[in-house]
Amino acid sequence: MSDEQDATTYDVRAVEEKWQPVWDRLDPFRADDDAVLSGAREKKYALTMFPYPSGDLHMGHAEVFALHDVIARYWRFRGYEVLNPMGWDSFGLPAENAAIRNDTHPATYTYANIETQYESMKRYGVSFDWSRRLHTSDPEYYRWTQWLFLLMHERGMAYRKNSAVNWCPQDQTVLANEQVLADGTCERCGAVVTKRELTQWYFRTTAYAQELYDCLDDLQDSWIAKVVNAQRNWIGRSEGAHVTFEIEGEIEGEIEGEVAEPITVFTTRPDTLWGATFMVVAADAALASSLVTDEQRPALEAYVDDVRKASDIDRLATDRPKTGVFLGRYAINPVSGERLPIWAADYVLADYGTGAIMAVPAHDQRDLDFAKAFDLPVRMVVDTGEPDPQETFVATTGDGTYVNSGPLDGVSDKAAGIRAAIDILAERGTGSGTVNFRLRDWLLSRQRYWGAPIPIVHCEACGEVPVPTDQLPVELPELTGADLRPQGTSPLGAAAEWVATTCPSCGGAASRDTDTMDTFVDSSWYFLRFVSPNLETAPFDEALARAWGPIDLYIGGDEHAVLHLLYARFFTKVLRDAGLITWSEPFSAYLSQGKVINNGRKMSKSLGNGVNLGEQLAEFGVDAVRLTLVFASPPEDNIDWADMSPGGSLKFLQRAWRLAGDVTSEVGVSPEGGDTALRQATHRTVREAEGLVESYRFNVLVARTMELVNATRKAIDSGCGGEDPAVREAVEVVAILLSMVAPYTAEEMWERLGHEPSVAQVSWPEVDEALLVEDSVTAVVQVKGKVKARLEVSPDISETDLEALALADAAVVRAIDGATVRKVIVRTPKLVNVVV
RNA sequence: GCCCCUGUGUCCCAACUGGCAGAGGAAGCCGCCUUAAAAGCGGCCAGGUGCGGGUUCGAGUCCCGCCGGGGGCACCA
Repeated sequence: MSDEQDATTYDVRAVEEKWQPVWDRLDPFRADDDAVLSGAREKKYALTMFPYPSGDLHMGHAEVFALHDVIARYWRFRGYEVLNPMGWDSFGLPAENAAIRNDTHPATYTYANIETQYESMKRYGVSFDWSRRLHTSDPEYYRWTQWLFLLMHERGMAYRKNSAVNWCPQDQTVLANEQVLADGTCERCGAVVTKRELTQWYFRTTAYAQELYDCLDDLQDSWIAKVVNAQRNWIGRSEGAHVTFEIEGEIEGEIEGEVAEPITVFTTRPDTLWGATFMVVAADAALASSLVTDEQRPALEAYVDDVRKASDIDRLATDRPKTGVFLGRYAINPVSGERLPIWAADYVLADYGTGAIMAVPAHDQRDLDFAKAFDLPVRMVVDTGEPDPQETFVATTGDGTYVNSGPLDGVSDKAAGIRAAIDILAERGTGSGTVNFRLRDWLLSRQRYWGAPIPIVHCEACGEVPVPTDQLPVELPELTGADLRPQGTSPLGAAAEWVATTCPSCGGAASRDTDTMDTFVDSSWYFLRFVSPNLETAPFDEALARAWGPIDLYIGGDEHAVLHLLYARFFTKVLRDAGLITWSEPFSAYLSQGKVINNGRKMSKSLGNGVNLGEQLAEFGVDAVRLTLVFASPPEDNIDWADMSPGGSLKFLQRAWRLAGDVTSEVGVSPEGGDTALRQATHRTVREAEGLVESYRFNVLVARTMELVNATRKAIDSGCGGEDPAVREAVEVVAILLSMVAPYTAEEMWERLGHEPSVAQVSWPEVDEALLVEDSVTAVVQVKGKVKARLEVSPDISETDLEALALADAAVVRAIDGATVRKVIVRTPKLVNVVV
């Protein structure tokens, strides 16, 4: 370490080691429940997505923690009681795969990594309240995950059904819709996802589709726009109507004379009902096989076989030719009485809407393509002025005048047409306006080991029986290595002794459910557990949840824009309806951090462009890395590490630190009477910093701090000098501002300034409003929008005075050049624009 | 195809409710300090805001249309 006397730099490593124990001793970030319960202090809840413990922390963690810490420390400075907890999302596949590879238990890998990450986080100096640490894989935690599952079950929000589900052949488990990427691959491992017919557990997310959608309006301004947009698209609200069609003739089957159930379709264009020329049902839905005539059945079965063979990748190609098969049966158009042939095809999806559509080929391109392929009639019912789709094979979807549409004929506006059609359907009892959602229920069961077991017992006599809550947790059986190898069924099934149990209801022999829960269940409520992480009687303390919640700022990655955020919102609404919490949205504000990339590319092993966090920390120190990440760009933008200069950050920190050594006035000296210009700069910076932190413009906060450092340097070297009390005031403000980004340097400065640790415990500098008032400002005088003069004027100059002053200015007179002044715009005290 | 965000000096980025385009940093160049280098200190350099219209006394900012980049949804009826 450099000699303190003439030091121009400090030893980064030594400083990091020096402050760690001091902070541990002072523990300045422990959240005080009583302070918020009693109302003694206002609360703020700062939360950052907790990590999965895979190896050590990486650049992405470093970024999000650095950003998060600015707001958390700021709130503390402002006198809030801050809840700033951290934990681990510690169930999940990587640990299981590592256990199989190394013939160990997943817990070994998991808890070892947690310790590594914990040590790294401590060193990284984030203001977490470590007394609230939790791990979702602890039985004490997943006991309550299971409890919440049972609450869902009790409320009808958890149920089992058989259907075609997403199957990852790599991970050998089912996946939720949200875990399948747009290209049909597994979100986790990248394998091409296939379909399997399985009985699985679901959470009824669709029950809250409307509310999940509507509440996005309230989040519009406090959540980052792209995430709100992504959720809107995912929920996929669309307005339209249900229309019911009678089916002609008897059903061929075991019961003689059985009449087919009418078919209901969902359509967004009930106004085009008169243009329907056929119907299509999803080929793989039960509806198709119940409707098909004996004569056509072999054709349907052959077709369905073909469809099943087609991979998801093929299905995703939207320009694929239309295929299908006639079912031999007809539906009756409820408004025209027309007979419509019913077809089965794979372009209609079994699990959207009702799995059946009315086809209006003239005004829907997909239907038109199908009509063309099978030579079905096309009838235009909306004259949009475009060429007839029957000739062009281009469907027209715009506004127009209705034709061939009975009572709608002559109506010339789409909205009116839709309203009228819905009225007609409602009157006849054959349809009604409705809203349909794209959102599906959340498939939550997984055929893997390292997750929370589903607390259900299957009994021959009693069926699905919930495990009584006093028997929770249902702990995982001890399985290791090869026992965990995925084989398409749950590894838990192999633990015969564990599976065999007695029925809680009848006491007879029964077996445990062998699936575990999706790890997104664990993370859907962890923010609630943090309010009372050690509570043994409930998942969380209701009074504390009311006091601390909801989260005031949540920061995380875009990859969870739909998945985790949607699930957590769903849980919150269910818990509210169950009376356990009082708020409806868990995250009042949401900010997503960009990615840290390198040389324009995502960091990856295969590209060989990874930047190792540990190496960066070793080379530049924690503070410089944090500063670099915060200063780089607005939080939500990507950071290209190749464009960054951690060395420059370190240089700045040393520069700031050096200021502290140049302060020669005594601790506690009054800044009154100190250099006014520097004092004004200091107080302006503080005021501006408040707005910048509160609007999450942390990069600008750093820039302003740099300016203050520059101004102070100048004051010391060529201004008022280091003994001026204004210099002390400025440097103390620098230390406080800097402590939100570079806590070690700030602490070191604070000590050098003669203070007791810790700078984290002081309060925010009070702004002297009088110092914000400027004695004179520069008013710009424009003639025809071009700057012609600058005037030094009093900030409270009147409009007439300023105008007079401006018009009297020689340069302005010259610019006007005798022309007629048509108008003078005066914006006191900064601008005058003379229009000639 | 539909929806959302975004485009400012060589690079990363500032610019409050429309009001002097430039704060901060990086890179580069030039000095001072030094036996020298590093560090430090001081200074210099640069674009008219993707393109085209419009509104306005005045547009980086608002509106319309393109182009580029990023993201979400997608045979979703």
